[in-house]
Amino acid sequence: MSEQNVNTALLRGSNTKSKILKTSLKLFSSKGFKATTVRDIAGAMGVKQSALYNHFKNKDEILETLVSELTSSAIVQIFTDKDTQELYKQGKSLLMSIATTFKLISFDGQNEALFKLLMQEIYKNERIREIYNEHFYQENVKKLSGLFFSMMQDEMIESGDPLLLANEFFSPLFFYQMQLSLLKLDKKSTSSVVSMFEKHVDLFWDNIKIEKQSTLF
Amino acid sequence: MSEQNVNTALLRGSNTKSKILKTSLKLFSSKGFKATTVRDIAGAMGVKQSALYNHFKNKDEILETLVSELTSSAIVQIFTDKDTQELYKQGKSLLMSIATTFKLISFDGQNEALFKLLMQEIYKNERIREIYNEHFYQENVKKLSGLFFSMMQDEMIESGDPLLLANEFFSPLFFYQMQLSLLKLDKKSTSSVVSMFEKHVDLFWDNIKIEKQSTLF
DNA sequence: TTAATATATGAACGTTTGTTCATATTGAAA
DNA sequence: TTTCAATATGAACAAACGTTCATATATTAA
Repeated sequence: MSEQNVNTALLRGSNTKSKILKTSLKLFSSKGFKATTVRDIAGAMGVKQSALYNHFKNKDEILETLVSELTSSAIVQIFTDKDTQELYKQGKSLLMSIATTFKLISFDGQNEALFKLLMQEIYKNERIREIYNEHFYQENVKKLSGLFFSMMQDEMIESGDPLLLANEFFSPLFFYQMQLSLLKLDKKSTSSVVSMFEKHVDLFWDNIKIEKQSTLF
Repeated sequence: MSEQNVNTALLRGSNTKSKILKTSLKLFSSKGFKATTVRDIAGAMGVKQSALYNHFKNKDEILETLVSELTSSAIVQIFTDKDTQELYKQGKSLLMSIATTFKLISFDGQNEALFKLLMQEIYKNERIREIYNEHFYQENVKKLSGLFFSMMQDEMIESGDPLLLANEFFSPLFFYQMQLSLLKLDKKSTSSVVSMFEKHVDLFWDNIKIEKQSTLF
């Protein structure tokens, strides 16, 4: 009994709380944090502004909570579902699956909003910068470096600077993701950019791979 | 006489006007447009807020003027000083000079501020998005495509999709430029990113160039 | 049921904001 | 010097803002 009650209470309670977060994320990511008013948020969920203060101390705390969610979002967890050790043996198909993960972020509403929030507030919010840098950039580039290093040792790809390769693989994906989110804003066609994710992997792999059989000569 | 008077009058008049623009750009690029108040701008130049309204209709007009400057800024004019026709024959050194131009943007205060302003407002301001897309992205990628196409015909580089190459050359440069501006915000060391511009060109050229003399076999 | 708790409301608050305007000051032209 | 246009000032404004709080309502526990 008490268990169930606690659960329903939690569910009911956190429903409005999560609704605030959901609505705020939508508004913050399209108008920016500063330009979004507490009245905007309350209005969008059909509630009076004062109601929000039963769930959050103030407007900043809403943003802080959303930013905390960033750490556990798909944006930051590109490698999470993957075992890092023997992963490199998949070669190109692994790179392709990473690129696809990147691409899909732009097509999930929640993640797209988080990405836009990140892009808009990264110059103003030191915490966002820290999460972006450590969890999104550094961590992924480090793991990519490890993959490329293993591939080099296994003579799957040409030897070289793994960290450079990681950056060169990562940066176009990031750029195409940003391009996607910008095109969607103006409701322009995204097809040309969407195809770039795969083309990037194709070209990248062709440039680094070591051919198994020697040709002609 | 009258000429000189007009000049001095213009200089004096536009001195305060350009001082407003200069101060506003500095503040907009660090706090964002919305978070910067008219009092902030006036205070930073040692003047009362009402004085600004002799030079600009309102706060938005200040931003609009700055945005207009974007079109003629170095950010957008990477190819301007270069003749596009016979340019491709320079090969790698041309790519290197483009990369250097990119890099130097981050080390010029005015251009760095414009870049930060662009990044912060691009999701909110449709005009900025348009300038970014048409003048910064599309125009540069189109010119790069032309270069790579010519290089392919001249058998300097492997044949392939010129537009893909252009995007793959452009996107890391953009990304590294963004990384630079973020690192500078937190006064972190930029040396590792600074070296990426050249490494990118080296690797990129190695991957596409056609060797003049055939080796060994 | 009753008591206790959580959540929503309406009204109000003190600030901050962008902007206006009558007036004062300045600098150039005559 | 006087005249006139350009610019700066101080004060004020209405609107928008984040936040508070006493009160009302709804939900859960006993």
